[in-house]
Amino acid sequence: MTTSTVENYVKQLYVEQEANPGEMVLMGRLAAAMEVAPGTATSMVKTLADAGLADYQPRGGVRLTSRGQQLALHVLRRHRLVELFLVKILGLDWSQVHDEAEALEHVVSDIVLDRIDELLGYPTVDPHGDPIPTSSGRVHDPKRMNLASCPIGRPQRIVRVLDQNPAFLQFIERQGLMPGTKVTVADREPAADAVRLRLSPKRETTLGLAAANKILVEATATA
Amino acid sequence: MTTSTVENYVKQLYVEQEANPGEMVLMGRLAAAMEVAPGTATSMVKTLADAGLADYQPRGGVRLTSRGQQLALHVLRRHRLVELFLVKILGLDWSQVHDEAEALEHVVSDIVLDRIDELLGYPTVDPHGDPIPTSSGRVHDPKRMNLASCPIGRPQRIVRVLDQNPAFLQFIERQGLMPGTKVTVADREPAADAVRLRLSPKRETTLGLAAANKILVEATATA
DNA sequence: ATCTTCATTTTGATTAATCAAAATTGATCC
DNA sequence: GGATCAATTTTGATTAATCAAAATGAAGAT
Repeated sequence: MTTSTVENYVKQLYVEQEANPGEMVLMGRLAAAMEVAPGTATSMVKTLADAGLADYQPRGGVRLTSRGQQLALHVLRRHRLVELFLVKILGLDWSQVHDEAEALEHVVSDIVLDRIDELLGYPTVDPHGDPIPTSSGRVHDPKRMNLASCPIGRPQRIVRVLDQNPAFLQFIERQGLMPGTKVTVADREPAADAVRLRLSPKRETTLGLAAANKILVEATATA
Repeated sequence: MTTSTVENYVKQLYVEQEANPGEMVLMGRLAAAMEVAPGTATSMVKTLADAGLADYQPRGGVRLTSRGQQLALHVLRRHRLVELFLVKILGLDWSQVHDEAEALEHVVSDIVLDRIDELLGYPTVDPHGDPIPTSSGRVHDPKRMNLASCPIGRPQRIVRVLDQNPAFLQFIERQGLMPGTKVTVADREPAADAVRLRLSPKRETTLGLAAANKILVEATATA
């Protein structure tokens, strides 16, 4: 039996590994991310290792095994399908579904998940633009530019927002920068921590660099 | 914080009290119902008592306090709304939703539950005909006859099935005896453990007494 | 080569839920 | 008034997850 706690650690490890590909995840990082004492992380990681979900090198860090990775992807699939379901079918706000899904992801059965998947038309991304792994554990996750790095003056479409914080998401929504929106970077002033965006001929807005970094875009046909 | 386990004990106590109104629930009964060792029931009941959810008389039994009753009703509300949701919106079979709901009932938030309630049009009964308590913890649960006790030869409508066992529910479904169906008891032969039912002028079927007892009905206008 | 520092690991406790098995209590039965 | 029996409670352990605080170790600093 894999507990909710194990699922959460595995999921977090996956996220940390994505952020720093190839590197081992250090206990300090993991403990901070999970908001537990360092010793707790150490002992849970040993549990994961015993369960064949992770490789652990004392004082060297952890890395998911491929079984661990598969489990992480299944949890992420549940999480993201549930999020989309909460927005599309139940009409919840995209800024609040992350926390709801955090609880539901450990409890929805495969049958329920399949029904949700079907009802939503086999979607590939959740409301934040995060990719939904397939049931066999594959993810399509293309490299993307963000509003702090994409070319200036070329039309882009926002495809993903890399932050689940409700306050941040609400801010993004107020700025009209949700996934799907078309924007063009008018200019950047790194010294002033500012990125000026044009949403339409009449509408523009400014973002800090940290925020701009979290908003991923895709170049669109210059229409 | 009230744990899933506490919610389950409280819910079970509520069910036991419904079955035997006025009486205290004995530890043996509770332990059997929860499928735990007797000592476990004793110690959990003390926990409930400390939390103000139950009154406990050593060697005398337990009874829910009104706070315990309120909690039980909230859990039942979650359970039954979720069941109906799984059938109506996700298209699951009524015979399998009980077990799914058993897990989900501890995890759906008030916001999600309100959305489900609204989406379903504020229903009053779940797929088995069990009444759904209101969010303020009221239940409308009229006394009912069953197929083993209702008058013979008078048309009835099936309104509730008192058993969550998937195999039993599938059997009921195969017999065409789901809630909403109209039936007339043709006759009963207690000695043969048989209740003969007429579903339509051409369709009839036979049921054992134990099964007949679990199917609640309401007299319909003789149409 | 030793010292210092800081991350990590260990150790010892704690909480919730559980079990097995021993102790207790009430009630019933000569 | 015991003796007996069944239900209940107690006791002592166990597992998962956690923390605080003490011990350890590896790396750089002198």
